[in-house]
Amino acid sequence: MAKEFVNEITDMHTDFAQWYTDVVLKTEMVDYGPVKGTMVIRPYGYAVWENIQHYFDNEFKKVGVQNAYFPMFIPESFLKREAEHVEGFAPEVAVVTYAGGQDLAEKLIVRPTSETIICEMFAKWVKSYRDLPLKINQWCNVVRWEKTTRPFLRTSEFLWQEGHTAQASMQDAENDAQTMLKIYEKGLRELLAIPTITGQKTENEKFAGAVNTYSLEAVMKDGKCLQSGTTHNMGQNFAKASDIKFLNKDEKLEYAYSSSWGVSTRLIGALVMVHGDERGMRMPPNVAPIQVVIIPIASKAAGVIEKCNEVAEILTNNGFRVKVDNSNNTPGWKFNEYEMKGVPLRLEIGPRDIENDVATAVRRDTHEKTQLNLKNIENEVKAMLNSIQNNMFNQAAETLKNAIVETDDFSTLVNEVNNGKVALAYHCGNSKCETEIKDKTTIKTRVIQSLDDKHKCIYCGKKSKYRVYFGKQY
RNA sequence: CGGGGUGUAGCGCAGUUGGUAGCGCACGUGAUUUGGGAUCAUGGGGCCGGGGGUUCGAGUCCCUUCACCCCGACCA
Repeated sequence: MAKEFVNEITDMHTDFAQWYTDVVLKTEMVDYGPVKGTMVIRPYGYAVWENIQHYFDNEFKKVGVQNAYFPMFIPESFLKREAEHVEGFAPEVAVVTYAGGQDLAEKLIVRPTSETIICEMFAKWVKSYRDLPLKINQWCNVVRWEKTTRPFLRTSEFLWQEGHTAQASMQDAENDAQTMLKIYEKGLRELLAIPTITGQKTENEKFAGAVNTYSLEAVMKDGKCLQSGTTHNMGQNFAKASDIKFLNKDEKLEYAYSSSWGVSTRLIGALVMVHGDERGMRMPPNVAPIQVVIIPIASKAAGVIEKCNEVAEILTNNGFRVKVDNSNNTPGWKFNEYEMKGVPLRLEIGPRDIENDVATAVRRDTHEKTQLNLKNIENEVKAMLNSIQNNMFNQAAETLKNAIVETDDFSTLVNEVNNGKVALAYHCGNSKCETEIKDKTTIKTRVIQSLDDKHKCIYCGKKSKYRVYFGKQY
């Protein structure tokens, strides 16, 4: 026990950033790619992503979204069609200038997001109000050449889904943005057990080219916010830039209204920083690649392996993701290994258990040890995984609640935010005022909590416009 | 883009006044083990980040370059 292990994880309270890096690498979710800022998503991490994909893909289809795929190369001129858009993305775009053995006549950008190319195609497809709404999603990679990078949180290339809709009215586009926001919020809650601060972005913080941007802000264990999903109502901005016109019911030519929305592999980073602890990762059961790990004890004793496999088969047949670790490592090594990897439930099966027809169960969230009846193992496991999922959400919700500080005093706001809190305060809504706060303190608004004109701005003292969350971000 | 740090075996590191590279873990094989990171035996593994110098001789000294990590700033 006093022995030191090479694979020890950095203490999360001493150095949260290093702890994060240790966890994502040592759980084998990710590795660094050979090109700066790139990551290799390893099977254990990719399995998390597949579970996320599966959940959201299903939800999108329920509201009439269809999957499609658009090219990753976009003519450079497309990006320039929307003034704010190009300003927002140009600095981080990767450009192909040479291909097929020669310089290209028109440079190609590698998509940082696909509004421009998708709207280009929408313009071809939409002629009449009868062609609307158009609801398209694609699962793909995007490239943003960031200067500083961290696995999952910010990488030069990452995986995401981007949904794009075209609608016949501003209200319909707005509804799409809000509907998708609710789907994301539900998914984070039900699948990832992550509670969020959800709402509209301020003018300063909205997406380049959007009319309204909505965001889900998850609060990490160090108090920093992570934008974990966004939805945008683009109004007619992109339709005008890409010439998406349709004949409306009154036989008048009109520009369409569009929306876009996305979540990325960044969610895996959120998962780690919301649920991880000093032993490593804690996977919420609903998204865990392995929900139950079965550890044989004295595996050479008569019947032990057979019993482990039998239990695994029952659980697998009941839809659980199960692994039996019959490797030659000692049980103690395995306990630590799977705790580090965050497997929600461990079953130990040895001669003593078999004698009593039980499995010794240890849950990852509380470390509580109990005996589960093997005769009813599928229901016992089901109940326990549900309990773990709920408990993890409740713990995260409690952390979020405790992270939020309401204040009317600016220096208190700065102190609290610098101390790992998220502050809720009134603001005038003036762009310059908000920028000044950011420049002075590096603290930015996260999302608007509610409209309010009955108070004073925490910074300039003028009449408030809304109550808004302030925080530091990843 | 600023500040800091690190490059030696898969990982973590040591390497003295310059003398031709070592430790722990991991890995292969055999055995004994198994209820919180096992033990013994034995074996394999190195362009000491790259380039250029100084020197009889460079992991070590000098110059240069590249890569990666961390903290800021900026952005998802």
